[in-house]
Amino acid sequence: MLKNSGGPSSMNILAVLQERFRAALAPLVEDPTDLLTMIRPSGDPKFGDYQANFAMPLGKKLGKPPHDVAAEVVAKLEVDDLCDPPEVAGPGFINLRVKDSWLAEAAGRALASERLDVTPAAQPRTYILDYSSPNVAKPMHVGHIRSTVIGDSLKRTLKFLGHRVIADNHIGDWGTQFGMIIYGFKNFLDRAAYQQEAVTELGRLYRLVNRLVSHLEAKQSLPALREQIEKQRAESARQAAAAKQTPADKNIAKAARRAEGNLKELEAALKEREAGIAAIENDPELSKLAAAHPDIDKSVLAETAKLHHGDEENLRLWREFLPPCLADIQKIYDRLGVTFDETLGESFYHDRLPGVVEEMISRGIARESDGAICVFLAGQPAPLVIRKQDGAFLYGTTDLATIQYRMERWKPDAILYVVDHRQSLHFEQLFGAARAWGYDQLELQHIAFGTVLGDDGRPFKTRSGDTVGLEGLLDEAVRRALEVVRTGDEHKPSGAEIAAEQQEVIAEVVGTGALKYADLATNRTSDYTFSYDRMLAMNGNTATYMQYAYARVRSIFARGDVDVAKLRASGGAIDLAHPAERSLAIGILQFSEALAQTAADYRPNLLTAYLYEVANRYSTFFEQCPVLKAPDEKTKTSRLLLCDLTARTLKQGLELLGIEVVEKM
RNA sequence: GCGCCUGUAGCUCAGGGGAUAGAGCAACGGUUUCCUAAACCGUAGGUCGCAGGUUCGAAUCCUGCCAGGCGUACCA
Repeated sequence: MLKNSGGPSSMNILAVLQERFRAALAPLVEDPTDLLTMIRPSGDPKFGDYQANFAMPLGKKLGKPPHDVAAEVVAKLEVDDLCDPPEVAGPGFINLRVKDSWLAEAAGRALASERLDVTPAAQPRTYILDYSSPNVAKPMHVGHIRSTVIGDSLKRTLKFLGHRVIADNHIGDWGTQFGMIIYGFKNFLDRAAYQQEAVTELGRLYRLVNRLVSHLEAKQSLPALREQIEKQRAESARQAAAAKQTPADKNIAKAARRAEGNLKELEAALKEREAGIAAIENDPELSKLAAAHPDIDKSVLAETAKLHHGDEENLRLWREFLPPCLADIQKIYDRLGVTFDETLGESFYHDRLPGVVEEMISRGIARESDGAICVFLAGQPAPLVIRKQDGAFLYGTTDLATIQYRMERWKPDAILYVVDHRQSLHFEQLFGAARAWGYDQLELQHIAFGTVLGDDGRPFKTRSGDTVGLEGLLDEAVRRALEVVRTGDEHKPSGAEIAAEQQEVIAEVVGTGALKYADLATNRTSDYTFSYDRMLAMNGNTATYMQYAYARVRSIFARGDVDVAKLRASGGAIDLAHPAERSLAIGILQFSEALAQTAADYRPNLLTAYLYEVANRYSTFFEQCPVLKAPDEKTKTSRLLLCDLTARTLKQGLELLGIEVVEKM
């Protein structure tokens, strides 16, 4: 946060305060930087707007009563222009209340600024953002939207703060799934369907082959699983007997419970696997196919290997399949308003892989183990495998080659991977290997996020157990948004005012916005429970509420026939006499702080929380402070200016989340 | 077994060393001759999983335990 602090003219109140305190603390400590992080917005309005909490630890360090230390610092502190006289409270809290006149002036500056006077980063960095990364020909699902939406928002935010950002979509266009599609194409193609809609047919082929391969693997794994169950059953019985003999020993009882649990888990897995096998075998079509392709697993690997080794026909097919698949993915990006600066898929790095492995070996970073080439890392139980026994490369190899390429081409300061938390081990290994390879000055971050759950607390699936397609998800959100827009319009005091076609345009913005916002608003490390009703609520922390607040502002301008350009140029002053006006203004002026925090922690939910706060304060202002019917012209102008600032802050903030606004809803 | 994540109000979630732990939904009560009432204001609701420890101060940091999820060398 401190590294982004602006100059004295900055709108970032916190940064200004930190500078003032830095000067006041200089005679007392060598480096006050740590203490300055202890200045923060007050938790309770009665303690003012900001509070400095460093006097307690500092008093301890200096061996003086904290209250005296606080008083000493306050005596040296020069904030007369900025704050009311600071107060020392409790054990040594320094409470600061920003002067209304200062707030009004700062608001005036924000008004005159394109970018709402948000301070750009003092030291711009180069970021590579790796997000979305769908697998070609595998349908995108609800997990991909989270990566896409979080990544897109971080991209927008970092760019807005003045950083150089390269958004690179690392598409899965070279993996085993192509072996499956090629095998399917050669054996099960419905040519008519392919000609009509290539992607749909390729998707069908992928799912069919994938199912047959899984079926085969399941069947092959049954004996081992049964054996494991027998062993576990014996173990469980042994533990149970031991527990019976010494009932007082808690550890033994616990072990017995655990063994029993393991057994149940294995039995459930067996049952599930058997049911899956039965499902195929009871299906006359599928069982015939399964019987006719008994080596399908090996054949698929062979097709993949042929592709990777430059086989003419497979390469030709790959080139044929790729464009329609990419176009299909692009359709979703267009609808979401998501863009990338580069789309360099796995295939792009194909040529580099042998060189990467050779270099890792020759430099002693990787070595052979069980026929595979591995990078063993201190503190890691498992190595990162970069070449399989059969000579094939893995995604870790590609990831290393990708880091190498990115360093050569962009020399980034940081690479951020917005990927499901389940891959955290992989990234730990990858980052360790990259550091061993010499990329130790580079910030490598796994921006992990949790799973999207359904109402039942299980991963979000349809009733029939399929993963939910993105397209359908969007359609449903938009359909429900249309209902919200329609009923909202009907309930307006002056009656409905939006034409049917316009309602549909609005519903698209509201529906996609709701979906994105839901992904952004929870702390990304935790799982979140998906609910259309909650995400489209007009109340609470939702995009809809924010969009509604924006539309209410715009409605005032429309109804009052206000020319916003003229208003801004009018030279009118902002006056903060009413508490709701003041609270709104200081909220708006904290935009810069919210963005700095969002960027520092790579957490868009800090920005959503901020916008919710602003929208909330606006609603209060809206209730308590008539604008068009303000008591006098001066107040009316001031309130209109506040409305304009609010609208611009909400619009800009939502834009950084990748969410649009509408003039009416 | 080991590793990572999670556990906060009935539900969904914020807060991740600072003063009395917050919001939305659900419940209860109030506000409309007034710029969008699907709004706003208020009431009620909590041993912050449990137990220790560090600290002037712990929901927050450390240790142990309990519960759930995920992962655990040649898939991505």
